[in-house]
Amino acid sequence: MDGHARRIPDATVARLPEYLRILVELAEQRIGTVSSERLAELAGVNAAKVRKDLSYLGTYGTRGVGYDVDYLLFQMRQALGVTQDWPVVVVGAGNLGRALANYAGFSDRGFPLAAVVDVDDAKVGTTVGEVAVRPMSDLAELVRANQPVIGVIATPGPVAQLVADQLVAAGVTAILNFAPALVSVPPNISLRKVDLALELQILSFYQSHRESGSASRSWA
Amino acid sequence: MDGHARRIPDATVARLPEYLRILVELAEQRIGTVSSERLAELAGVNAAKVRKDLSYLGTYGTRGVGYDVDYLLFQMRQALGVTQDWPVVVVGAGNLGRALANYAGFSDRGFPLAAVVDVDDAKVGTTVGEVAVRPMSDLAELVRANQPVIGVIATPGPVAQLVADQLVAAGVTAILNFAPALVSVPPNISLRKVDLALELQILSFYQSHRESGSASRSWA
DNA sequence: GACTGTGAAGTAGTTCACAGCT
DNA sequence: AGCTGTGAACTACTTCACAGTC
Repeated sequence: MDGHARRIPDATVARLPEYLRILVELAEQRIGTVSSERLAELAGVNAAKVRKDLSYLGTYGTRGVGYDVDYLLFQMRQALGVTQDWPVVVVGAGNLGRALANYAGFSDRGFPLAAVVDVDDAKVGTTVGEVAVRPMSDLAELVRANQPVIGVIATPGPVAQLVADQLVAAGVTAILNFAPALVSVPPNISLRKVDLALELQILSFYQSHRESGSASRSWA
Repeated sequence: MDGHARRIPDATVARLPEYLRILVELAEQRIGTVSSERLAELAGVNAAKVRKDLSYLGTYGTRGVGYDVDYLLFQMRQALGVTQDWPVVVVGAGNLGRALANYAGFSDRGFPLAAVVDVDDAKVGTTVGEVAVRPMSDLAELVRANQPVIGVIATPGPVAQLVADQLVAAGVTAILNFAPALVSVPPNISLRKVDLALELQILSFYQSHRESGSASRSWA
């Protein structure tokens, strides 16, 4: 609420969840303080980048000492907006949709599965990861009941735009698209894409061109 | 083989698979020629970027006309190294591993599933997406038999580094890591990471901060 | 002495704008 | 006239290096 209103670069935002994951681990190990050097090592980046990234959130370190793990963890959660859970609605109960619905890594990290919906009547009613598959017509109701919701598109590419439109119409403001297709949404709806085959193709490129140096991006 | 030896920026490499997907669609629709403008629209970027990206691959366009779809498609496949299939070995037969193994989008786009391996004897022998789960001890043999192979890590975070080491020892030179953990590999091994929860957290950030403008990165 | 926070310098990526070919 | 290919200008991001604080 009081937060620094400094604009945070996209590149920094993309790294914050990684820092969050590390801070959670450090806190579990009862480590009270961490230096930018150590955080950098754990995140696979350099210390200057860590300090600059964290400085966008505020002045949370102590010179000569480092960062208090619990305090930084709190601030990081605050910055990321993950102080409360964000329920997830998965659209598409095919292989990918069922997998995502079953994937414990979501609920564990604050994104509990609220529902799975599918257009296919044959799939409606079957159970997937603790919940029953519901028809698309229930979407608006499900979103209303769980707001704020993140919509996950796990359908074939050709219907992805249609599904995105329905999600937006139902009141979803954040969408993660796993379908291999371009989806466009109104501004102020947040959208990210994960395309698994695309990642493999990028690997293929670097393998095909690995003569010299920069084949592997050392992060990850 | 003859290819331009111009160094291709990482940002460009990351967009090439998207262009590839679009070119495949255009070719299926029997569209013979495409302009940078049209390609840009389909990829959700601007035309200058498309032209610059394609210019790194070579001079494949015709001024006043545009790009020949089939020819550009051929060159794009060449550049990405996806003229032959790349078999994939999935490590981890949990929810995520099984999902990835079943995901048709892989085989469809030139990454057939070669094998699934797991440490858990209870899972070994069960069938997942056309193949039987094999023990970790078979890894080296499986890799040898299918070279070149892409290794996919679909295990819990804490064992990801161990698995990566085993993949590298087995002769895998490209790894896609789905485990929420930092993995490091020797240089000249290509490594990419996909962390599903991390993507949701990035969405959470932009939702929490959506007052003005750039909440959604319009790509995707 | 140790470590953060940050201007300044350096590097990578994007967009402009137009010359050059068809 | 239409559309590519690309230097040049611009913007974003990273890294350096050091003043400031504990």
